[in-house]
Amino acid sequence: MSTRYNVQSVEAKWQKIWADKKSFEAHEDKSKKKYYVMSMFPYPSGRIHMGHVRNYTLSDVVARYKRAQGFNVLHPMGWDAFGLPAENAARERKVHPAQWTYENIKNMRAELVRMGLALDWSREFATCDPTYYKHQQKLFLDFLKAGFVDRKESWVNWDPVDHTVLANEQVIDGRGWRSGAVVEKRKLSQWFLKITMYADDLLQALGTLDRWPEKVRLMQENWIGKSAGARVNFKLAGRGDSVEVFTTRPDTLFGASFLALSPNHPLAAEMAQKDAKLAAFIAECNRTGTSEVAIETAEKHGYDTGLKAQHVFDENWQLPVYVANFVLMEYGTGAIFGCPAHDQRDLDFARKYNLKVTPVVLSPGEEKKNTFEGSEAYTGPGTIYNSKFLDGLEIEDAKQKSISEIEKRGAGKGTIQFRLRDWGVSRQRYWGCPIPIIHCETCGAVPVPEKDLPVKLPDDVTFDKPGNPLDHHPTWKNVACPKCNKPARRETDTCDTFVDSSWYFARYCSAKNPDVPVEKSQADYWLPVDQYVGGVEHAILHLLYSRFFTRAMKATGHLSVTEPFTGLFTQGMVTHESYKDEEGKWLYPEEIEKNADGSAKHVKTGKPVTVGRNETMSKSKKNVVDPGKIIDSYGADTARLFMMSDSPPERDLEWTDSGVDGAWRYIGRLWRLAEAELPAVGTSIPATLDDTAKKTRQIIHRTIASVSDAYERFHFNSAVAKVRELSNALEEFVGNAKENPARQAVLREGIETLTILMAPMLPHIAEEIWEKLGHKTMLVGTPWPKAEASLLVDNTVTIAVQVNGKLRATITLPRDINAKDAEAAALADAGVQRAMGGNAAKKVIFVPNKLINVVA
RNA sequence: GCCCCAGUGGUGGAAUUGGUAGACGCGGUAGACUCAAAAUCUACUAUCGGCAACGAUGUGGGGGUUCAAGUCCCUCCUGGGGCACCA
Repeated sequence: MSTRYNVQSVEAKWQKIWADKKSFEAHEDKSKKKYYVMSMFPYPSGRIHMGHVRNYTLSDVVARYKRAQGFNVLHPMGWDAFGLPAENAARERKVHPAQWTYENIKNMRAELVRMGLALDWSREFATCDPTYYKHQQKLFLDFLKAGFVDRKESWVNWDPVDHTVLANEQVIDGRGWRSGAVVEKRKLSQWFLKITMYADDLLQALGTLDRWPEKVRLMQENWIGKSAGARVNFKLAGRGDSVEVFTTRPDTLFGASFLALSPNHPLAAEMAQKDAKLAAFIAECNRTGTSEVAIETAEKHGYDTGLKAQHVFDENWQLPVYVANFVLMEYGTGAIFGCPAHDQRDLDFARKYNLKVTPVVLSPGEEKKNTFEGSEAYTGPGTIYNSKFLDGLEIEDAKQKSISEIEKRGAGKGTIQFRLRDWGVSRQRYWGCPIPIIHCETCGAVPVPEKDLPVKLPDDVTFDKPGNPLDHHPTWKNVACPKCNKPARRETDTCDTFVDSSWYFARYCSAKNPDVPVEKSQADYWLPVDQYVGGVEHAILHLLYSRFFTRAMKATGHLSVTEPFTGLFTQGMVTHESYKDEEGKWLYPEEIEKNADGSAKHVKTGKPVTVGRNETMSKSKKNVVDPGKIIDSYGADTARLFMMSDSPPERDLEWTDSGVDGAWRYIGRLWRLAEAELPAVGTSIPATLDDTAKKTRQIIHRTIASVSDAYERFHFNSAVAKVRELSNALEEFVGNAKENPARQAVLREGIETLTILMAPMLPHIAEEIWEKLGHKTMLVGTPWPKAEASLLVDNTVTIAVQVNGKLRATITLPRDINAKDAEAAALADAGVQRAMGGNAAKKVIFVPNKLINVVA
């Protein structure tokens, strides 16, 4: 008699059993091959959202699949728990950031447990816990000792709303990534991690990351931004000093018509002391910020300093020296030479200030000339002219020749320039990892002695003033200098939260070790992470910082690996339709009701609702679906299956109610299928089978092969489709198997196989069915089935017959039939003959076991 | 502006190396069961023509390579993403 599948009790039952039996706790075991799979850990905002559900389902499917394959799997979870929202909550709701954070963690952990994830919770940690950041402080000190840390005065991006410094990576279109405020330039003393030491290595090693998306590697490559060129000194007329510029086009030096300095260049500052107008110009540039200008106007502004520079190849040739708003102090030397004929930006500038424009690259087929016409710079290939000793050379040769000439004159050298800059990690924030430094007037910046770690955040802080609460704290920052014991001051800046996430994957290996950040033997067993799963929004920042950290931790003896993640998968986002009422206000999905024609109306008022396009779920657009509610009514398996069906994981996934219904219906079908009458566990398949049973076994084993392949290649939507095909076949077979013991043995094989193949996606119902089928051991731990090779091939094959490339018939022939016999069979087919219209075959192409194409 | 990716039925999507386009799901239509509904089950469902057999068309547009193109090449269009005074 059929029983109803009770989702809620079944899911809770297995979640408890997995927890009680510690089914997913990982232990080092050198006799087994390890597999480390990890999702990007969440920020504890309070609730999980559909993006989390998709992310963790993906890594969970991989974890469960690899476990069944016999790997020793580590699949951990933790909390990226420092950050601004906790402080904002403190300001708004008068709740301490720690309390807010830990409560959120508690709630979110419960939600994750309800998803049925195969996680090793024994390794859980939060980055805001002193037991975690203690080790981060130790790493900081080790890095300092090893020369990976720098303190320098530098121009920083200042967020005037959040009152903090932002890394370049956190400035988007000239605005703070979090506040959206226009970023200002300020000069401050900051701690930097010297990621540029590894610029070239980080770039080169991208080539070894063959299981990373091409897109992410490309983005990192562009971000590191390697360019070859030269640094060239231009002597200043009437002065003893010179200006150094960086160029990638030393071949066009004879086309130079001006030099331009960044507004923040020391020489510009020097000139401004005697020139009030220049000082005003520089102030204007700093106020608007260089990137802001780019977005608003792209207008080039310059100020002629009156200085003249001698051309590096001709001391009688003088070039005007400008200060220009488009020159960045942070890149190269903060000064450029302008060659307007072959650089668009220089051309715009030259036209505006009526400077000379001399062409020096002759495009193929073009006439030589002395002045450059038009407003479009030529940047294509060609030969150099108007350039004395470079005349007649191709661009690349001219670059080499020019560089060697510059070096010969002692005026500069060939060099490699990176776009990547050092990582400023100082943040004027409370809720972050304290930087373990003490500032002493006599001894300078002194590292906190290791025995004094962790430098703990004080609990008694107030958030009633803007800026950094640590700075406002009455006593915390006052300490004795560890070297000279005189009164000194603690560093009140905390670490950028990207530091916390740059090594957490390593900490999971020794999550509870109180003494060291990572125990090397454990890290050596687990690392690198075999499969990392997360959003593409971290393609640059987090993933590049982690790659740097791994290198720095290797250099300081903490790790043996160079790359943290050998496999990376970036999943798409979860989207949903958005809805607006007549007044243009956003509505939640549950506030609307669909009409038969696809239009929508308001549930309560009945007024028409505009259905908007699919967009990423966001609170502001109200197009969010709460995972908790879905799990309440349909269960975790349904949510998980829906996440894996239909859309390939790297693409955006549209959340639809009908899709959820489809997943829910499938769970019901699986359950009903498992109620078929079956022989006892372990009943062997008879040696001889009738054709129907044989055919079913072929389908079973072909599905094993194709589903395994789909899992391996992250084609989870295809895996679902193939499993459903097997379900369809088995449902039909149930009727045929009645009162036939041989067929029932095959049916049992089919249903058991189906259960195992589906288990990574539907772990709860799979366990329940497994038990219902009579097994005394759990499905977790049951090995993945192996496809029997003999069942994968057939004695006969269906061959497509084309005439002139068009399909005209399919014929069934013995496997591995030779070309001659196949051709004869094809030509004998009535449809083929009709299509040939009485013409003789001119040519026949034969693809064994697949296709015959007759050219008539 | 530069770089990258994608475009397949009403719809989400499938299709190792060029070799039977549209698997699987959603939706739809008809039917069974039912007093009725829900649930479930069965059949059909790319488009056009045809009672049918079958034929023609068809993977964003145009062109090319090939016996054969969703897949390779050129070009254009559309959508998405990344970078952006980087010298």
